Amino acid sequence: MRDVAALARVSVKTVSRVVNDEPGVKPELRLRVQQAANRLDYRPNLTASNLRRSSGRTRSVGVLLQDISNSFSSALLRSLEDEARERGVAVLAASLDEDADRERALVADLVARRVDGLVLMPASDRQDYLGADLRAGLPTVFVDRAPRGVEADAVTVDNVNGAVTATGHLLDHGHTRIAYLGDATTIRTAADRLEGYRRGLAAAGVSVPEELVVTGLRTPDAGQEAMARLLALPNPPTAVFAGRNTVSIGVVRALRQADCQDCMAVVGFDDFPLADILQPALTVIRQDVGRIGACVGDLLFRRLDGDTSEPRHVLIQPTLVPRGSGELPVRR
Amino acid sequence: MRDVAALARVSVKTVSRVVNDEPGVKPELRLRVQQAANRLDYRPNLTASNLRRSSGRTRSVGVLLQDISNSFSSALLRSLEDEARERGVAVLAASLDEDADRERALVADLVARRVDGLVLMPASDRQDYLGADLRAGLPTVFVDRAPRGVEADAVTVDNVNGAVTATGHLLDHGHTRIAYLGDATTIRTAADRLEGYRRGLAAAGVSVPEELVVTGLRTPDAGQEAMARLLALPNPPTAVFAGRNTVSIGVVRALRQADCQDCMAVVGFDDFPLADILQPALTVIRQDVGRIGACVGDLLFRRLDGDTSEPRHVLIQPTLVPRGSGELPVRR
DNA sequence: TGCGGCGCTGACAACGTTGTCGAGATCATG
DNA sequence: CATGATCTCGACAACGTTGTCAGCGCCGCA
Repeated sequence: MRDVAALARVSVKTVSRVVNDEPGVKPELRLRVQQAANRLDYRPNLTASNLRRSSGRTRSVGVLLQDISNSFSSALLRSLEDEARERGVAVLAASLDEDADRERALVADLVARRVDGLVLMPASDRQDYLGADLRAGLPTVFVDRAPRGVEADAVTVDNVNGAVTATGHLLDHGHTRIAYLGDATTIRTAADRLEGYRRGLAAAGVSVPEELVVTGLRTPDAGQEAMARLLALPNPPTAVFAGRNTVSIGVVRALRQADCQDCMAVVGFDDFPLADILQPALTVIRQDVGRIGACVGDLLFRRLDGDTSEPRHVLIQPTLVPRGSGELPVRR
Repeated sequence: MRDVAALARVSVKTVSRVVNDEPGVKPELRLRVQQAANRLDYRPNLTASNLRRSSGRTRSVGVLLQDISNSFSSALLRSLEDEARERGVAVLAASLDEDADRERALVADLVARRVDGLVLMPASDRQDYLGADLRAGLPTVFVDRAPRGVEADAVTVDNVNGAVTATGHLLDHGHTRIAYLGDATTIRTAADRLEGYRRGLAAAGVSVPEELVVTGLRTPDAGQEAMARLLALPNPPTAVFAGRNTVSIGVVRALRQADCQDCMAVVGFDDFPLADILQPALTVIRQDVGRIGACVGDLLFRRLDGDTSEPRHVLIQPTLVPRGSGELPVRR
């Protein structure tokens, strides 16, 4: 900027005025400055600008999700990115992989980078460590999992209810030996889905077949293996409730390998691309990602615009999307 | 920082030394400073730090892909993010949606934010606008599409060859009426795939059935509609080469709707999750995302570490993954 | 002609941090 | 005890930018 000022024979302040399109500069000078800036390939330094500017805003937000390559997370990220771009806000994104230490480290990094806001799908049990930053006014929206130990905006899905619906749907089609395959119960959403499964069975007076409950599954491979083991039981289930999209995929693979797609009813939690063109098409409990993303963006940017009202908690009801796999009858 | 210094009764410089773990501070003072920092919830300001630091590094990189929610882009982003995190580098991500203006605007923004490096899947025809920044030493790696008008590192896939392979595979199974469904030919990769399709047919002495060539398809819906139209022709194709993953999905949907999965051979460009459990499983030309990501990361971080050698261009050969849909015989 | 006001410009300080350098204290050595 | 080396610490400037304010010239008006 100094060089530009020198070349245009003006002060740095005038250059600043020109690059920021501020009024009060003679057209002739403005032109001279622009030409000088062009000649020198001048590039404004936003970080310095942010430092000096009164607002202290960096026009950037941090988004911490579990796994950016998962279809749910990437759709969410995309939806936030679109809202951010409209407002000229950049998005810093990272994956947590259910690692609480990584979560703390990344949050600290984002805070040090002075992001204007934070979207967090927490991996940690409690987020007390965020207390000071929240009190200091860091706009933060929790997504998919509610905050614990601190108060903040949140957009979550009614996992218990969704799982009750899924289980009830299978019960309605005559199944009683219903397996549950899901992630580790240390993860709140997974625990809630398992809870919903238990409640659904209990409501129908069916006792939980504990040998058909498998947790700790994260990847398609783990889901596939678990499903294969269930198929090999002397008295296998007639239906499966898969607790998350990656597990559903593993289940479908295992059934296909055993040539058993039509002998086992399946309902999955989480919709995903192509679930509708599997054969049979997969019945799922859908969390409307678009709506979740819109809610999160809305809450976040409202805070950025200065809203300091009480933290809000939006609970989104997932919906059953019957496609075929969940409507299969009991077969032996 | 001033406040911490005051509370600990030391100079700001000493606080700086403590928070940066620099040697030469008495343990007693160090402790006092740490306690003061804790009491005041002090958070270092990385942007100010970057500004002052000699290196001028922001420890951040920009990643501009076409659509972060597409499985190919999100897998790529994830792989880059992992490499970046290992090095304590943050990732700024955004989607271009084939919009050249947006590309220029976002690049300008990232440059203003002083990212240390850039990964770009360009939407624009030429990237001359990047010349000044490249000359100024901005490490930049092009991915999926080679740079035009400037010289820079690039990791691309041999699209022509992949398409020749796909077409040849269908020819080998007896097909001659092979349709091509792909994206707009203004997109280089799409043009290359169409070119490969033409060459594959020519090599076998088969003339191109122009009425079966459809371009300008971007979404699954567009692909589905185009496929449906082809099915309604008096003399429909017996095989389809789908030029990208979203189009493949549309094609499969249309075939399924017409209950024609087994009467039409399909090869898709791009692998995607679940392609293997469709029925029939989808034969694809696979671009190894993991390898692409690793190459890009390798090139980028080597530049960040000071490598100033000539720009390198890595050409990755895609591979045919036969799964069933591409091996179907001619049926009428 | 004098004066207030407005349009334009630049000097200066400040944002939060770190590199440089020098001052004082402490220590080992002869 | 003197000397020099080392260790610890702080004052100051600087990174690239913008907010503040003052100054200059010019215009219109009484």
